[in-house]
Amino acid sequence: MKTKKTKLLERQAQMYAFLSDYINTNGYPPTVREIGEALDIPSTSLVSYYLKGLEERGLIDRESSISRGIRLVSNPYQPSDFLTGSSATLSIPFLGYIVASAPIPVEALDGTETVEINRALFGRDVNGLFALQVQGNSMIDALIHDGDTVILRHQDRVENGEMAAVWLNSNAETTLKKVYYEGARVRLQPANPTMEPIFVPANDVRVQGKVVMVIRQLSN
Amino acid sequence: MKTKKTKLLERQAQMYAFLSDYINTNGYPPTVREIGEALDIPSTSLVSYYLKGLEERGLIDRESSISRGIRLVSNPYQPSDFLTGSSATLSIPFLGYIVASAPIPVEALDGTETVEINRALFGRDVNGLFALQVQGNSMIDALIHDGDTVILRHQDRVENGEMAAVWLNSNAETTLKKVYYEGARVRLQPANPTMEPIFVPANDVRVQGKVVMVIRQLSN
DNA sequence: ATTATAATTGCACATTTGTTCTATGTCAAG
DNA sequence: CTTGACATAGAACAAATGTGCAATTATAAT
Repeated sequence: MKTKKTKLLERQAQMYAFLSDYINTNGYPPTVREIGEALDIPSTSLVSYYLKGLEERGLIDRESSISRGIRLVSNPYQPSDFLTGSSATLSIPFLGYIVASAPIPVEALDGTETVEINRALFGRDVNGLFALQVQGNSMIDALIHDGDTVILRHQDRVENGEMAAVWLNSNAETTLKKVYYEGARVRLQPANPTMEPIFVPANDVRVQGKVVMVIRQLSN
Repeated sequence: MKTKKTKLLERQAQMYAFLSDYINTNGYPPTVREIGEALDIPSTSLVSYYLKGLEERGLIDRESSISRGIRLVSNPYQPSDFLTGSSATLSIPFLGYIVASAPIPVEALDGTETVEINRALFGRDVNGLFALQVQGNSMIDALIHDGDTVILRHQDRVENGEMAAVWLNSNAETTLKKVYYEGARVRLQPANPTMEPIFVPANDVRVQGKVVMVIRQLSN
């Protein structure tokens, strides 16, 4: 069993390395057949099999039925190197305010307001990002101050330990906490290590987005 | 003659901008058909025609017969400048780490490391800025977390109520606090409104810089 | 008005390419 | 040794996709 698993993971790692390399060299991703040829995998379906594994592990994103539709999620090589000059700046839609007493808004107030951030500050995956400004000091246990700007990625599930904006049904409030799934319950841990976690039933929390960045601007 | 040429060039520029944008968003280049749809070009051969033009002008590279085989060559026009307006990027020198137990360093470790931030995020005065990364949780009362990046402006005096990095002689430590001059003494107020201020003699504090921005990057 | 050139259309065609399905091989655990 | 999950092959198929070409229209120069 160990041999099998490691073999698979090794193959996947090899494949991921090849993907990075190919994309960096060519500027576009390879086809399944090209991957197969490079790694001596004679069957396209086996390549698909591995790709599916990589996708499940969250290392790549794919668009189905799209040729060369592979995107690296966390790319150590920074493919934007050869995209020099092309939008070094990200325009992240500003959706309004986040307050404890209401769920986060789902769409932009007027659609035009954005927050401009350097793309270099983000990873490869810049989809689903949006920005909110914190109103009030209710998120102080997340080390977040009145007026801070929080940048989130829209997703309804996060990995253990990641900071997320969660809506608590029974409390009817939005809060920013580190989320740990512990069976039927969820542990919500304040970012401030001196503060105690709270525990809520798993079906009581709705993750509204993952916190990717916090920006505090003071008087300049 | 003029009309024709500019029309063509305009279309090509438009196409180049779309290519940049698409690649940045998706991680792989578009197909000729996708380009056509995006730019309202109803015929694939016309898209090809434009692409050939872009290639001849050296703006893109293509692999023939390869789907999505478009690669951007370095862009002389910097289209992002047009798209995002004055999106010049500030390179702020990264001076190292700020810890409670030492004064902030005065010059860069190696001179090369910088933090790239959008100029738009700052006020008009962008002189004397430098960046430090916070080590440890000793600044938690300033709502600053281990690993946060703090951007400061080098100055040895601040206005009442501004947040500053101050060195306390008697305590031999650096701390981030809001500073209020109250005659012969100075009140140092934590950013966290639930916490109590401390009072020190005016000649005991040395302002090392004003805090202009705090950036917290989480897993992206 | 004429004409040459640029721009455009529409379509057919040949590949390229992702997916699926069935059959077969492998290996560790019981 | 048998079993069941994992791993692999191979081929066939449908869809995606680049290319070529003949015909048509627009534009600017003569």
